[in-house]
Amino acid sequence: MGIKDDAVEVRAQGWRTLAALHGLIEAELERSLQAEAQLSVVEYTVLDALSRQDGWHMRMQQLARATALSASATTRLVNRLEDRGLLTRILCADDRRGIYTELTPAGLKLLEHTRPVHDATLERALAEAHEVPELAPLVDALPRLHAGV
Amino acid sequence: MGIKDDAVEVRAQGWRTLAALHGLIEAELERSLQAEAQLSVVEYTVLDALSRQDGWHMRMQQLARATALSASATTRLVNRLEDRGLLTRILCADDRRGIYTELTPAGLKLLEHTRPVHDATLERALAEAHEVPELAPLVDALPRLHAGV
DNA sequence: GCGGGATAATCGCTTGTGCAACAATAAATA
DNA sequence: TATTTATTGTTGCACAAGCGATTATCCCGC
Repeated sequence: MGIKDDAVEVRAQGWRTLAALHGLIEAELERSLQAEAQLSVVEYTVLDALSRQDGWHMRMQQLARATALSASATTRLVNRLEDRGLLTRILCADDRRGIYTELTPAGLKLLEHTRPVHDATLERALAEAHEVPELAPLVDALPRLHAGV
Repeated sequence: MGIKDDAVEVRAQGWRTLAALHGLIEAELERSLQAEAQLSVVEYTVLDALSRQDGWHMRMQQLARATALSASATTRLVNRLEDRGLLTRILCADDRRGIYTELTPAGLKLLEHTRPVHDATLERALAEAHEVPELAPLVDALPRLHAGV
């Protein structure tokens, strides 16, 4: 095997590690958020993304990108959260195709109540992952990505 | 904000980056594998995991862990692949609750035909991700995890 | 050996997802 | 201005996922 084959294998292994860590964290967050606030991970992601926007409004397509979800899934996701009163749709005046989504006070309140649970679960999941030899290096590398922030 | 709050935020941002990169890669692999071999990413993962086992056999539960899937989803996933003749179930003699899954020649052949496409797509997806400033550091960190292999 | 608890895998049911087709609006072109 | 083309978001449909209940088997203590 030459250098090229090694690179391929290293990439594949990196991807498997990434997928494994992602799966582990997501599963724990799923359980935790479900138990605490009847929120799925994507639902929490939407609320969180909205809260970190100036004025708390985003278009559907931005939301789709932020969640790595399809357009149709995003539509229904927003429907669910709107039905629960956690966000509202706002028609965009300048581009009448576009729709802004905005966090309601109830949505913001639920988010702020849930965030500590989310963060604690994330910390615990990372600690667990660190116990797995295969995952430890990636867990260690993660905080170094944004250490300066 | 104190040191503790910073750590929380760094973890959260690391997780968002991880999730974003995972979503991007998975989406590209999904398209590519679907077009090339009518395989989903998890299906490919199963075939690949089986091929890297001694004697190419694994129990359902190992498979569930390897794919980060539930037990029931694993059952149906194996059903689909078995129906397509890509793997077979083998009753375990010593523990009659257990079931081994083994790659068939057809499954191995399909895998070996698909693997180059998979690897090329992975390389391309990582290159694309590297163009995104937010993701580049993680992309760079990945190959260093198993550089010595 | 025998009952009680744990473990492996499967099945019914509900829910969320992607794809493709669609409707409405904006932008480009003639 | 009129007509085409692109973009934005929603809907119908089929499929895969998780949860909980169920069945079969193993293992431990008596």
